[in-house]
Amino acid sequence: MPRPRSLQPDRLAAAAVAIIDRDGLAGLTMRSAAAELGMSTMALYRYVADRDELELLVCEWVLRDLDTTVPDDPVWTEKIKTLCHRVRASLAAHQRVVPLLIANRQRCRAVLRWTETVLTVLTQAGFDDADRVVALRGLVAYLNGALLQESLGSLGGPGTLVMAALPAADFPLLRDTARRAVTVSLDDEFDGGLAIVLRGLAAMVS
Amino acid sequence: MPRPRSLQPDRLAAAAVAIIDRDGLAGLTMRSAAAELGMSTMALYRYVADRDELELLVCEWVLRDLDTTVPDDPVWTEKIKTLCHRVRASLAAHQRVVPLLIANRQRCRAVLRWTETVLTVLTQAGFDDADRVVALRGLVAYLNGALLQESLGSLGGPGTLVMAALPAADFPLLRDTARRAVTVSLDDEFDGGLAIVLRGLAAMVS
DNA sequence: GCTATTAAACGTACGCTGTACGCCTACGAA
DNA sequence: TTCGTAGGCGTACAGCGTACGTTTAATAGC
Repeated sequence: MPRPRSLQPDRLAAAAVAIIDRDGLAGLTMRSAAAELGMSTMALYRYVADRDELELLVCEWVLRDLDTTVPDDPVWTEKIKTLCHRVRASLAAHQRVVPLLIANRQRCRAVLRWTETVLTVLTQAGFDDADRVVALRGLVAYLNGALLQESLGSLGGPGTLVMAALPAADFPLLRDTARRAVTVSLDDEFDGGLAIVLRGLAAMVS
Repeated sequence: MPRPRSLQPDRLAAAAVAIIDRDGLAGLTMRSAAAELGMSTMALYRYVADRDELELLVCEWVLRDLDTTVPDDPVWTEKIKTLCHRVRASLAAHQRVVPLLIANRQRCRAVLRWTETVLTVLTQAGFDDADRVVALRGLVAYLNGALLQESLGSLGGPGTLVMAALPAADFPLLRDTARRAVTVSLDDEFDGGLAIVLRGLAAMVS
């Protein structure tokens, strides 16, 4: 009998993500989100309790299509690799939400489902008890770190250029490596780092 | 001939860190920092250009005693391990500044010196060209991710407890792993993950 | 001892943020 | 047609970073 809602949470999340993609994380405010939807600021509070909940909505929206079924790759390390690639692919178009995702990693349902699947693969591969804890944490630490680096602009960005311009006397290797780094593609960087972790994981179970 | 400064940047940084340790990152504001020092808010701007520069000062202060000489461990992987332990030890008492450190990783001198040393070790171990780039990025990604996880409260914190309370029907392994996780010490978790990365790195060069 | 000079320190103010609170209004059921 | 419910909106407040102008303290030169 009450007045019907004029907005579904999906549209709210999509608008917030659009702002983040366009203006960065700092550009997202309750006012800017409301303006994007053509509503008044306080109208948003009919849909979210506070800004924190809006950010959670953003996280869920970005990962809404994340496939969390067990991949059918033959080897378990490749299953893990595929799972990581799926996350990275979902975030590719919305890199700036990565910090939000890390902050909300324990509350975001999609992340929990993804983690459950990773644990399924690890368990089938023979990990259990403390080893499984360490394996999961190590993998997630790398994934978070790598995604965050990309989100903050790792290779080829202004940060790398600053390092490339460092005085050769104080930082010869860093300067050299930064110059070399701009020639490494983002995909190669991510896959190379992931391969390191996967090799280390494989050595744990054999 | 002018009026002498009543404050050295060191004291400013120390005060800011004290606030962060006590009240968290959100507790640090220009006003709270000034109050901590018994000065007026605007007086701080004689020492830093803006809040960003204050945060950089915080990063430098936290790592002011970081030893960036090449460790004398016999094996190169142990040198890397020691270098990572040194960073973690410096941050142990000030975990909440980790996000600041990651954001300022390209500008903080201590981080740059540390990275140069890591590259020295990697180079001596035989890494060069793209491999060295990938090795460094992978290691740093893990380190950042692991430190960030600890900073946000990884094991035994409320987040883990939430996961441990998840419905067994939907998240059997996640629930079980979270319950097991509280028995793994922070040191073991960090070292276990680092060992994974180091094994993967060693496989790269042999 | 006095004064002029210089930068430190401070006070005020502005636009921004998240959001508590209260009012108005559109809608569906009766 | 009327009423109850909840959606939508406007106002207001505390707190943020900081631009700008004024005041104050300490010293160099006389």
